[in-house]
Amino acid sequence: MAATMKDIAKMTGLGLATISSYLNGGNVREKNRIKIEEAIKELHFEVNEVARGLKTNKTKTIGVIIPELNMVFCTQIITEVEDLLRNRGYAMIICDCRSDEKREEEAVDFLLHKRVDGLIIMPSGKQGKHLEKFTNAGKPVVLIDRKLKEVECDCVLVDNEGAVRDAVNRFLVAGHKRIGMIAGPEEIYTAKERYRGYCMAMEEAGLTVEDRLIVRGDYTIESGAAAMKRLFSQNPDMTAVFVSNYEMTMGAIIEVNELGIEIPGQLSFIGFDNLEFAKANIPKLSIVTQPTKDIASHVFDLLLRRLESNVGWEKKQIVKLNTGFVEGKSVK
Amino acid sequence: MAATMKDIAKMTGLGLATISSYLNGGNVREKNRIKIEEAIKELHFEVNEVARGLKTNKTKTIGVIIPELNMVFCTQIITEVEDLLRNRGYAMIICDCRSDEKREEEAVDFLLHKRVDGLIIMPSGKQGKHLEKFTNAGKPVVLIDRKLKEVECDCVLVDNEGAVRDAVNRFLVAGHKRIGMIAGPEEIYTAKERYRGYCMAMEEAGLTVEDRLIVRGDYTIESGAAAMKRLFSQNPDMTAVFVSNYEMTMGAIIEVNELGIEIPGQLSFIGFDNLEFAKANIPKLSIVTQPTKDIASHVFDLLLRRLESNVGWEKKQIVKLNTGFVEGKSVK
DNA sequence: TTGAAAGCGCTAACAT
DNA sequence: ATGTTAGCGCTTTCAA
Repeated sequence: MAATMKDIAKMTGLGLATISSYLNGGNVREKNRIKIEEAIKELHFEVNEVARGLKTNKTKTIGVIIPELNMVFCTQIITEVEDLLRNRGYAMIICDCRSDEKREEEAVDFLLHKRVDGLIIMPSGKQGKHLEKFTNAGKPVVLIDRKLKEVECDCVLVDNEGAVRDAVNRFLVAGHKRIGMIAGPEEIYTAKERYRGYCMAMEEAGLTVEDRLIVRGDYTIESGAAAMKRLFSQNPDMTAVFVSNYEMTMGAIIEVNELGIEIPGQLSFIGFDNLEFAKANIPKLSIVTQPTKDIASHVFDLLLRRLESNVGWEKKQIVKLNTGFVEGKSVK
Repeated sequence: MAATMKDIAKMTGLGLATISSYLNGGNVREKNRIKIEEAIKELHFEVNEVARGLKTNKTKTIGVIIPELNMVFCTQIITEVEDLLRNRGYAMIICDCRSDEKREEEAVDFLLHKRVDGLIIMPSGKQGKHLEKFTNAGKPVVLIDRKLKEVECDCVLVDNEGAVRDAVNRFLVAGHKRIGMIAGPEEIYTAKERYRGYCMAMEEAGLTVEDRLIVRGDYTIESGAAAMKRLFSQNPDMTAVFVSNYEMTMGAIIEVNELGIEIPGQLSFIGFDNLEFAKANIPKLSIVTQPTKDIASHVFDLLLRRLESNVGWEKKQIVKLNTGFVEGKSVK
């Protein structure tokens, strides 16, 4: 059986409060400090976080809800966040909600039930009503990547609009006019922003945005392939295509491969995320990249601030980060 | 403030024990059952798992330690396991140890400290001594993918040897003789097995295994690229290469791209894992695939069995699953 | 079947 | 600075 504070108290002849005080960084007489430390070592004592949690109403555990653990963008962020949190003694409970709003709600309830201290979420739907259960309980929520209108909480975004506007501009500068786009689901924040970036670039160049050149996928590989197929067949005159997330980029490339399209001779191509994949392709793909490490560290900072400083009342913050661009050989 | 059992007791006029009994599936008089259920609904009562955990010494939480959250093979398994666990009310705390043995040990201590009920681990080192802390505490451990000698616990593996033997055989049947291999780190179980598979196939064909045809990587993309480079430069006569995990497959392809090698004309190629990547490549790659879903469900079954049936004493089980093979156009 | 009461291991208020 | 004590919300004897 594991040793408890009581055992330490008995062994040192001190009171419980002294031990507790020692454990929580309080002042203890030098002599006693040594005695306590010896006892702790001898008995292999370790604070029982469960008992402490019952008393303090804190579990030192953070819930994380993401659309898919299988999306590279998600795991890249999660890995970093996990590292940061664990260094601070926080455990991370992950819930993969398979891009499903209903599952997302279930996850929220589950995490609330597990009494996590805070929530990090990349929302799957456009609705954020269920997140109020957290904020109402006084527990901080940090949104990643996707903003939600109704919810007032900290949030870390990237400049999606600017990223795509810039990418499409590169096509325009290279002389392209009929530029296709594989966009994401209408209801998702990033998809809306990226679509807007496309429109801005086109309009600034004096071109009209044509519906036939836009096909929506749902951010999965399969949908990327399907979108590429459709785009290609309904636009024989299209000379360039922009794909707006990694999974669909991969899907589009699979389809390009399937159709025997030659990049960039026949079609210029700009994708999204995952530098490695871009490099593995022949020819190397030009892509928009996202600062996943930066995102993670901002998420962590925002969350910890709410958790460990007294800033619950402070105005919610929105952090917006810049994307990058890596030039390949896929644009002519 | 959240309602407690006491509130329910007060509201219904019943004793605490009755409420507890009801909550834990005990027998309660019909009349009282209804009263309790009404009170629960009215007060939005929810059991406090932390308090329950203190009493029962169970947290309904499972620790998961993996080498890299960024390895597709890992996340594919984790996603499934998470789903299964959560359906059963278990939370999953993930620790990414960056393929580092030291970090792995820290993670073990961390999870023990968090008092998880069990552990799922894909070990990064060859040593498993630190896992005894778990088994000694009577907490079940399930190993994924990599066996450890000193540790006695359930484990789910795939037939690595057979998989590679079969893959190399395909090269042999196609007439190849000088077949390169990008192997994994010597100390890792799967790497050893896969290497052995290579050797078996070669020897069965009456060929000798030549050192110059084997280069080891560490299962990362970069090491895959470096290994490919070395393999190619030191073996001008090599006609085929087998790569033994996904990340190195991607790395090797990046380098193939860099060097301008033509597959399969100049070099035949068989990779590992990630069907999507294999399909996105030109030409489509032939690959060995692993049954990640099956692995996950076996892991779950083994763990839950130890957790919820009284089988702590039962002999440890080893499950070995078969791999698959998907034919592409990368072998000539 | 139900109730009363003890206690899981800790923190925090209060007293010394 | 340290000890005493009362809970945190639950489960679990033991009696009734």
